[in-house]
Amino acid sequence: MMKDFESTQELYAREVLREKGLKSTAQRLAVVHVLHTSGKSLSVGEIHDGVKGMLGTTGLATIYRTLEMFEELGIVKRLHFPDGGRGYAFSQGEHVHHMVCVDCKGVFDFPECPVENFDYASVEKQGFRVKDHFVQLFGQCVKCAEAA
Amino acid sequence: MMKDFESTQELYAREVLREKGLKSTAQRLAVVHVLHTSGKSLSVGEIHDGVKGMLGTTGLATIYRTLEMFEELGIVKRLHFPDGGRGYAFSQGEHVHHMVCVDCKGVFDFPECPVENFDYASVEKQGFRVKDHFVQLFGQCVKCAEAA
DNA sequence: AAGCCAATTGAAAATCATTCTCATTTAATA
DNA sequence: TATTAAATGAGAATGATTTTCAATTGGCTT
Repeated sequence: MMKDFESTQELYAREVLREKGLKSTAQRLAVVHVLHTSGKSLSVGEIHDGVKGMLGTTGLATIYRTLEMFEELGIVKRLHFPDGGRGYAFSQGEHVHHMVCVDCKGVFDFPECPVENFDYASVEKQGFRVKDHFVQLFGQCVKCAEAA
Repeated sequence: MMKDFESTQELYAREVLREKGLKSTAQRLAVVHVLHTSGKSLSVGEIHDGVKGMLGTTGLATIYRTLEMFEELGIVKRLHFPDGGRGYAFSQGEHVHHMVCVDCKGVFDFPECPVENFDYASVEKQGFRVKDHFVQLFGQCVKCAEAA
């Protein structure tokens, strides 16, 4: 499966997959396409719908498998919504955080890491070794703020 | 339902409930008890088990209802684990963040907010209005680090 | 370009988590 | 203690996620 034109995002995913000896299937590339062109975070169901729109029939299990794998590979980032739902957003492995619009569920990146220069003194005092962190902002995007 | 001795956490919960005109049922206080004595974050199932241990039979739906309500009241804080599971930890409404030990799933608080003094310039440039944030650290607690 | 083979997929079943319904019980107040 | 709205329990219903396994396919090799 090789199209004439592929987005840099798809080429990136293809490259990561190849490095790991994993196959660049139509389904996997479609997930990348759907996710990065949407510009929003999408639920598993929305991704499934998008992929079906591109490829016709596609199993839901494949979407789950792909997203789980992509998360490990850093191709995708999982988000948590206040209501407990999960969403996925495209990511190229860079260290970015996300702002989520609580109205339209749009996802916007911001490259600064609020935790980066954080003084871990009180944390380390407790002997805790920080290995990773999850930061996510909730609020309103421009469009939704204007519409309100 | 009124015991001779109640923890300050239970009294706190009782107070919050009363202010809102909600009932302090045995089930609700048991949830508080289980949660704050565990010193860890617990899954819904673990909380259910703990409450059943105290009260005998208790419906799982009640646990769900209670946790949802407690989250709104700030009595409890929902956590997200990397694997997508949810956990709950006792909270007294203060603005604290949590560190989660990826081994034992223990939850430890830290009062400083890494996002508090964060410069939102790049975020605001995009017109995004921040209303809330979710910050959580992952790592290893002292005990698990020593055990490893 | 064709063949091989492990990796991947689709479909359905199985499992697990969460919510809903409604008859019964209970906490708070008078 | 009687009243009543709020809360609960039990199980059914729903929804999300995972598993299973036979069929398919991508990435080599020839």
